[in-house]
Amino acid sequence: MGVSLKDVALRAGVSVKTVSNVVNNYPHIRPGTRERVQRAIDELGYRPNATARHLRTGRSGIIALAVPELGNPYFADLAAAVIDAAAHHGHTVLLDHTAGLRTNETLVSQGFRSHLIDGLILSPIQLENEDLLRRTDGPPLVLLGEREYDAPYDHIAIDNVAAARLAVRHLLDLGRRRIAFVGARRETLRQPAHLRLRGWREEILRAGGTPRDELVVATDGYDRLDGAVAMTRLLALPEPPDAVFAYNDLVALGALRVLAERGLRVPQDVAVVGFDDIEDGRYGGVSLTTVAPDKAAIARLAVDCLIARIEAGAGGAAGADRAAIVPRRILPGHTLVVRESTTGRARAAEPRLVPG
Amino acid sequence: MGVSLKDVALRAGVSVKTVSNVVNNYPHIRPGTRERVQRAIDELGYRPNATARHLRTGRSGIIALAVPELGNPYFADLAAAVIDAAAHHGHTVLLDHTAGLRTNETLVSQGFRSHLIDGLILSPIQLENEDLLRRTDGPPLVLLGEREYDAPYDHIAIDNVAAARLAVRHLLDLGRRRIAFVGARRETLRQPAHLRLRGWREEILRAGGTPRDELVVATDGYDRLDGAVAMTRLLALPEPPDAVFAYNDLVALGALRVLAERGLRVPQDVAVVGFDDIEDGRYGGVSLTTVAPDKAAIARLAVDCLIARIEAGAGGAAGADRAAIVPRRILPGHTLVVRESTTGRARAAEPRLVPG
DNA sequence: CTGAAAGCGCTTACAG
DNA sequence: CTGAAAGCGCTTACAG
Repeated sequence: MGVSLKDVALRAGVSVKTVSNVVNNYPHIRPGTRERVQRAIDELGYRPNATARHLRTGRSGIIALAVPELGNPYFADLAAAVIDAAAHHGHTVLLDHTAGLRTNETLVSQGFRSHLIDGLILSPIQLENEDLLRRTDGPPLVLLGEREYDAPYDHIAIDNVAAARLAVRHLLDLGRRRIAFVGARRETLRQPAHLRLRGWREEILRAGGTPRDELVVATDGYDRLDGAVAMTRLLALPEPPDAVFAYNDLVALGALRVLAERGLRVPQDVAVVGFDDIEDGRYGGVSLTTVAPDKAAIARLAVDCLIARIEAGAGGAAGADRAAIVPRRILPGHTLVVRESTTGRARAAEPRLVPG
Repeated sequence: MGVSLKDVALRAGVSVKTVSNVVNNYPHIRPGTRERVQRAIDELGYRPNATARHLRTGRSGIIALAVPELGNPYFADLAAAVIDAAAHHGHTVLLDHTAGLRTNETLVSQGFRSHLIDGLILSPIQLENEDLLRRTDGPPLVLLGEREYDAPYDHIAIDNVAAARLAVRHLLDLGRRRIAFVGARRETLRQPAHLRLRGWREEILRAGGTPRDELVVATDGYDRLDGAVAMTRLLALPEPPDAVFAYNDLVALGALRVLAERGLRVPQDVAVVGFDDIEDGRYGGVSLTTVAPDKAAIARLAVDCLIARIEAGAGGAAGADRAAIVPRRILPGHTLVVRESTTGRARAAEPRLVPG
């Protein structure tokens, strides 16, 4: 440790500028010079110091991805996709974990660690609009997920209302009439922004039904246990639901577990649809019908947007005026993956995990 | 962006040294001075530039954790625990993803990104001993996981042989006599270091049984699909097993899925034990008996070891001679969590997910 | 095509 | 208790 440009320059008998040129692949270098420098680099085992470069250029080549829960496979998948997409741009990803807490999300968005990163992709849960408006500086920011904000930042998310309606329509088509919605987090229950809940409501109304409040169960979080608790409450109803649309797959899996414990048949007694298409959903005793967001597209679009903002900021005339930013809203696609938890059999495309 | 120590010094009418002292909480500063400086800091919204500090001190306050698969909840849990433990030492964690590939693991261990981090915790899959011996410089390194190496690095892992024997003994105690081992990765099959397989063998021999080769199924990876494929092969045997000990929970869950598809009863027809104690295992149609490593202890010990090495290196007289490092091997604890997949009922301590 | 020099924002002996 | 100055390892106008 400790071989610097200067050491290489000394050995090759050139200036540090020339070594820097070789390292950075500048076009116009005399072949002999390049060769001599390259040999010195190899002999000395020189490797550029990213920190010094960062200090000088103001660019680290690192972007951060802040997600609420790494333990949720959805975010693990998303992280993998973001890492891929960033690699295409020669960027490294720093993974951050907010636990879905407002304080952490605010901290991250305010530019905690901002000297380290060129940009931030944030998937917020509790962050409020005012937290975002209070953000005065910090690197470019791209938002992910269901929450909608009135702030000058790009936002990438599938059309959650449409996706939820797709799921509910599927249940209606199967003849279900008492469809519960499980997983509305308490503090967001009143917000108009709770898009999946809105989709549930709209689709039931469209079909001529009545969205019943007693069939909407608020939860503390979005985890399996929350789904289990909610399902238990639903089964205690005088007239339990014949279908459940869960906020996400983890919640749905918790619900499935309780149904299994009670000896209820899925989907005969209760059909279940999740959201996210995590791998776990394919491997339970009953495989899970779910809404599959196009994660690769989400990741790619988010990274592309962010990189564009970073580069615009660098070349920005008169200092990229934040107020002048026109935020982009992009809607990647989604599909409904039908499996046993609604139809009682695996779909044609994946009849069985293993043939035989 | 752009407020430096110098700006603060100018405003407060002191030297940069004094500002630096205030920022770093040096004890002996005249109260009036500190106050004046603090006010300037607040007014200007100054925040120290971590990159410059890193360049100067050689310490970034960042440690890297490189794991094979973020999608495996075991590693997600472990990552969360490491982040916690590192925070106690005022360190930030950079998460790295190797996909369990030798090239990536070598790259990471060789000090890719080494200028950014103070130390590395690596959980290798395919890394070979020679890859490790070829490591000439790079920051302190702590190894995690089942693979054992003859190289001068600390290694934190539970006693995998003992843990495997515990699992197999449980199956033997239940009267099972044809116990399969599923999940030996092909390329590691011949290695004596495949500790869980060794535990399986030893425990069967101890009980007076015969470890049968046809009951050991190699897999391509350690994922659900691998478990499903392996289980399918086992069921095609003339005499299928009456129990399965899986390399990890994901493999076990894949096996459970195939058993469910075939209409076989768990545990009556086939009992299943996994390894890792991931949350998914508690929520299937049949909850999974599993070996639970003490993840918090693993994380804490790994971080403690690493920080100790980092600080020793910094203060090391005559440059911490790598050959002089005496590697530490530490064995955190583990327990067997008995659930439905072996006993047919949830254990007393967690009878049902939700009472009622 | 290449060199000499300034400077990114810090910390840290060295003085006083 | 505080200041002036060097230097961490780079990149980048500015010359030539």
